[in-house]
Amino acid sequence: MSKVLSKQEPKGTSDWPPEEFAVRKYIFDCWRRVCLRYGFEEYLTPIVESADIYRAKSGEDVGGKELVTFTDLGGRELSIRPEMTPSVVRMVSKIYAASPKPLKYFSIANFIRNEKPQRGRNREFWQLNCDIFGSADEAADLEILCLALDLVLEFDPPQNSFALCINSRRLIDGILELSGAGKLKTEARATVVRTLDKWKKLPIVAIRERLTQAGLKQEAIIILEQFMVSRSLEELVEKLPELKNNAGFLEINNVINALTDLGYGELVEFDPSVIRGFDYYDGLVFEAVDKHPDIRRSMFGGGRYNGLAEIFGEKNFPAVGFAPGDEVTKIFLENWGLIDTKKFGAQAKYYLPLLSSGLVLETRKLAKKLRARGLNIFAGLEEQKITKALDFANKKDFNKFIIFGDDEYKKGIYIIKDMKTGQQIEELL
RNA sequence: GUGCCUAUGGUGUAGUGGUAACACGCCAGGUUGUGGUCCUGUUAUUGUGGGUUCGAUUCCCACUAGGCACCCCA
Repeated sequence: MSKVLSKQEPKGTSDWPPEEFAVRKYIFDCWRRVCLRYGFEEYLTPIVESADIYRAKSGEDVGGKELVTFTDLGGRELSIRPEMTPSVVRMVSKIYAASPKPLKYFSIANFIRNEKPQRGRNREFWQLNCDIFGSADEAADLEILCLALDLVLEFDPPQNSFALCINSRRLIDGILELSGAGKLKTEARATVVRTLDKWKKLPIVAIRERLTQAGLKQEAIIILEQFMVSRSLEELVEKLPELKNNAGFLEINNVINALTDLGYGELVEFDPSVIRGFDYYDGLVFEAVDKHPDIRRSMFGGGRYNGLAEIFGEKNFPAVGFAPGDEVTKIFLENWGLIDTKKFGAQAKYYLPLLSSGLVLETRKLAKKLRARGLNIFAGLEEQKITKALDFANKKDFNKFIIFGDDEYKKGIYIIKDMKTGQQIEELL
């Protein structure tokens, strides 16, 4: 015998047999429905790209050691996409000049990152990417935030199960200036930003140590701390009134007021610790947080990235977007008991068993006729006693059962039986 | 890259230094055209390799695989 192969999926990937696929399909369907409702248009890009486009901006990990690359027949180095943003920006760069603005685009696609898999994270994952190109207006930020909120609300989450935490890179810049950290060299400044990003994860002592190492004085650190512990914009201006005319501050203020007017007030909050790891963000940044007490994890995040198109040699164009992933969304749904199989398959499923071996062809003909009416017909392949057939129909959750055996054939009829009520209706062949 | 945990039929779990038990599932039958119940039968040399031992599924080591946390991120 030849070597027995493993039936295990490659590490970090998952099979989705029908039962599991139904959950993903439910998530994808909700995503697609809400995006279309917002007038967003669906697009897709190739699963591979030149490796360079990730090395340029995706950072050390995503664009480096986590990148899965290979060489094509022409010796070009290609990567399986680890994220959508470079691809969509590349695509939009080609069509931007000739397109009516703004562009509102979304896609649902899979990605590969060579990571160590764990809960909520796989090497292969799917995510929804939503972006608006061509508007630097606050209205675009607002639209993206509403979309992000409605995408979560579409799953009917209970009150207080999630929140959208909002911040602005321009406010971060403001506080860096105020504290004097803005004068640091680019590298030290980046260290400061990265340290602030870790605010909730690291103990305060470690934070202070890192900031000191980056070259900050005691007074500067105190200012940063005052900023980071602010729980609301009101609290922030009270402590640091110098920020009240900062562009980022005003931007957050406007956006939160607008969202409150729109009825999302309970769901949004200012959070100074939301910074986001990607360097290309340069305005609004936000993060949706699962508020489940056991988890309290970030579900997805996004923000404004007006400066990214330059890597394709284009004039920059304004862009704002975000991307929720399938796994984290599924975990959110599980946490709050929102996975209801009743929501999944709406269309009635019919089982048409082969009750007599003499009716192979006739049964196919009947199936063809019913399918032409748009019915969902699972036709039996081998002769089955009616008892067995009913048993099968029960196990597979069919809604309707079609009785078509020798007796019916002779009479020129077939019978549709409702599996729930047991009611039977005769119909002419 | 770092740390920790786990490995027994298809699935989920017991158990023991003397060749494995239970539940569910699957398939077949009881039941030769009307189901979801019930009953019976079938379904495993305990991840791989080595060591200790008269004897290992059990104890030890290595490997492999999987999971969890950190890092990073979705």
